[in-house]
Amino acid sequence: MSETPKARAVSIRDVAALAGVSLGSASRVINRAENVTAATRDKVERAIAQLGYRPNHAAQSLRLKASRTIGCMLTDVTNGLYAKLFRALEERFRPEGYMLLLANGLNNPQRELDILSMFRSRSMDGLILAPGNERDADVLAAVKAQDVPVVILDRDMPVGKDSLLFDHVSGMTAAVTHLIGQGHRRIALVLGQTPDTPSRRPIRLRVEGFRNGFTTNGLAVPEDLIVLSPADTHATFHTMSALLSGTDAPTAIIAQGTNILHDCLNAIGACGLRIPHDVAVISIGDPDFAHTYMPPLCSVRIDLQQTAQLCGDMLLGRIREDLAGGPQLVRVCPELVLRQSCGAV
Amino acid sequence: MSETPKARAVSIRDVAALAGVSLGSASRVINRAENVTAATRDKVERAIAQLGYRPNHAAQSLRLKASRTIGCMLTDVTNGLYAKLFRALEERFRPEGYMLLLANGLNNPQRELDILSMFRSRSMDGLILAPGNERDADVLAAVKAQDVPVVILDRDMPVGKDSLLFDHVSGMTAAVTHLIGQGHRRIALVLGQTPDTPSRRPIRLRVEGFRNGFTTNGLAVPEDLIVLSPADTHATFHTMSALLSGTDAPTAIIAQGTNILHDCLNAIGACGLRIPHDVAVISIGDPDFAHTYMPPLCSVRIDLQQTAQLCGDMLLGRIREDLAGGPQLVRVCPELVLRQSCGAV
DNA sequence: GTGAAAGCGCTAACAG
DNA sequence: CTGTTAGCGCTTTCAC
Repeated sequence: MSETPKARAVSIRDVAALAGVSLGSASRVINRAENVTAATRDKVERAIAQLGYRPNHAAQSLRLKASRTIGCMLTDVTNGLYAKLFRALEERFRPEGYMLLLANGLNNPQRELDILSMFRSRSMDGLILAPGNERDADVLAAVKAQDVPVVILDRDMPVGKDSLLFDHVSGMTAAVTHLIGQGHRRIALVLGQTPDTPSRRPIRLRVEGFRNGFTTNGLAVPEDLIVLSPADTHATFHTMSALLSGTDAPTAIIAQGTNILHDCLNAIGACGLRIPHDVAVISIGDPDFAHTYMPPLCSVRIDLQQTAQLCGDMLLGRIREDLAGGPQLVRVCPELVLRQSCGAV
Repeated sequence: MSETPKARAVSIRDVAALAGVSLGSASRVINRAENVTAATRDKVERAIAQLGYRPNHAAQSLRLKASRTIGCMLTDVTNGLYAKLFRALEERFRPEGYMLLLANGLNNPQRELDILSMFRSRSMDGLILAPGNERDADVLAAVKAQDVPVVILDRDMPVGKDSLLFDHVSGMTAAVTHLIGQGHRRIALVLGQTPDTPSRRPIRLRVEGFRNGFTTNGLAVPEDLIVLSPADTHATFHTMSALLSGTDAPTAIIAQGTNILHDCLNAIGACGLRIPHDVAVISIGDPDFAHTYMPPLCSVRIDLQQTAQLCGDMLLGRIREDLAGGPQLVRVCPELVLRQSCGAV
C-alpha cells in the first residue's frame, strides 16, 4: 500500500523544528523572501527535502485569501471546441501556478446556478464563464453577484464583467463573401437547434453575419436556406437530402458543429454529389478531421491559443490588480481557413 | 460593476452576530447538527439568507482536512473519450458535493509529475489518474507517494492503488470473433502510434485481444495487418490505401481512435470500396458520428456511466472509509455495438 | 441546548 | 536577520 497511510502530514512546524529555526524563518524561506541568511535557507531547504514537505494549500488560501484556482464553467467539454479551449486555458494558467476547476453547465440554468454557487463559496481567484443561458435572469444575477474577477466567454451578458467575444459576424460574412466570390448564390446555412436558439449569441450572430454577407454584396438573402435543426438526430440529414435533391438546390453549404457537419456530408454523399464540384462546403469550427477529410474542408476557425492568452491577460490583470477600470471587452476574429471543399485553393 | 467590490466577505461571525447567537450555534445550524432549538435554527437561517452567507471553503478545508475536491489527471480532454469520461465523473461526483480539478497529462512525464505535486499540496480528497506514462519510474513513485485515495484508470501501475481497468482484450476478441464469424480472415488492426506505444496498456491489450481472437478460433494471426501509425499525419491514410489496393487486401478493418478511423474511412473511399460490402469496419471507441455515419459504424464501446459509477464507489468508499483492505481492482468490459458497417444487422 | 475557547497550517507584522 | 505572535474562518470539544 502507500507509504505513510495515516501519519499526520508534515507541517511547516516540523520543518522549522528539524531545521532548528523558527516557524517564521521557515515560512520566509518557503516564500523566497529576501531577508534570510544563506545558512538558514540551507538548513530549511534541507529539512524540506528530507521531510518531503509541501505547504498546506487550504491554510495558505485561508491566510492569503487566494486559492490559485480558476473556476471554469463551460457549456460542455464533450464539444471539441470547449475541450480545446480548456486545454488552451490550462496552458495559459498553469505556468502562472493556477489550476482549473472545470464544470459543465450543460445549458441547464439550475445546474449553472449550483456551479456558480459552489465557485462562490470556494473562493476562486477568478472565473471563466460560458453559460448556456445568456438570458436567464437568475444566472445573470448570479454572475453579476460574483465578487471575484470574471471573464465571460462569447456570451452577451449585461452584468458589468470583462468579456471576450468571438466576432461571429465577421467570420460568417467572410465565409459567405468568399462563396459569393466563387459564384455561389444559393448558399445554405445549417445551424444546431436548441430550445432557446434565438437567444444564443453565437447562433444569433452567425445568422446576422450570413445575411450581412449577402446584403453587403448587394444580393438578396436566401432565407429559405437558413436551416435550424436539432444536432442529435438525423433531422439534419433528411432536411439536407431533401434540399439538395430538390429544385433550386444550394450549391454551397455552411455547416456549424461537428454533428451537423457530418449529417451534411452524409446527405451530400447520399445524393451522389461531389465536393466541391457539385456543392461547396465550409465548416464553422475546425474539428481535427476537417483537414484530413477528402477533400479537406474549408473552415472558419477560432484561434484558441490567442483566446486563452487574452482571457488570461484580462483575468490575471484583474486578480493582480494591474488592470483597473470598468469592464473590458475584447474581440477575437475567427479566420477563414481555405481548403479544397470551398472550391478555392 | 459588481455589487460589493471589496467589502470583506461575510463570515460566520457576522451571521452569529445578526442572529444574536454564539458562533458555535451558528456553526451547528449550518452543519445541520441535531442539538439546536427550532428558534435558534430559525434566527440563524434568517441571518444567513439576509447576509447571503456562504461558508468559506478554505477555512472548512483547513479545519476538516477535506476539500470536497477530486483531482483528475487525464491524458487529454481533447480526446472525446476522456471528455465523455470527465462528464460522467462529474455526474457521479457532483451530487455528492465534490468538484473536479482537471489537468491534462499529455503523455509528458514532467508535466504529470508537476500535476501530481500540485494535487498533493492541494489536499485533494481523492485522485483519479490516467497518466500517459505507465512505466516512468518517477511518475510511478509520485503516484505511489500520494497519501489520499487514488483510483488508477485503465493503466497498469504497480503502485498498490485501487484501479479500474478496461478489459480491452475481451473487447477486441469479441470484435475479431464477430468478424471471423462473418467469414473474414484478412482483418486489419490499425492503432495509433506514439513513442512508447508498446508499453501502453490499452494498445498492448488490444493487440493481445486481436491475436487472441484468431488463435481461439484456430486461425493464424495476420501479423502483417497489424498497423501502428501516427495519428496526427496522413500516414494512416497512405498505409491503408496501399494495403487495400494491394494483393491479399484486408476485408475488414478495426480502427482505433477518431483520427485513425477517419483516415481509414478516407482510404476506403479513395479506393472506391464500399462498406460493408467490400470491407467491414469496426471502430474501437464510439464517437458520436459512428452511429450517424453512412452506413452506421459498428463499434466497441465502453460504458462510461458505469465506469464513473464504479470509480466513484471505490474512491468515495475510501474517502469515507467504508471501504477498507488492500487495493481493489475493478474491470469494465467494453461492449460490441453491432451496426451495419460490420455486415451484421 | 448553548457559549467560550482551542486550534487546523499558514503568513505577516512586530520586536528584538 | 530571526523569533514570537496574532489571526484568517471554521468546527468541535468542553463546561455550563
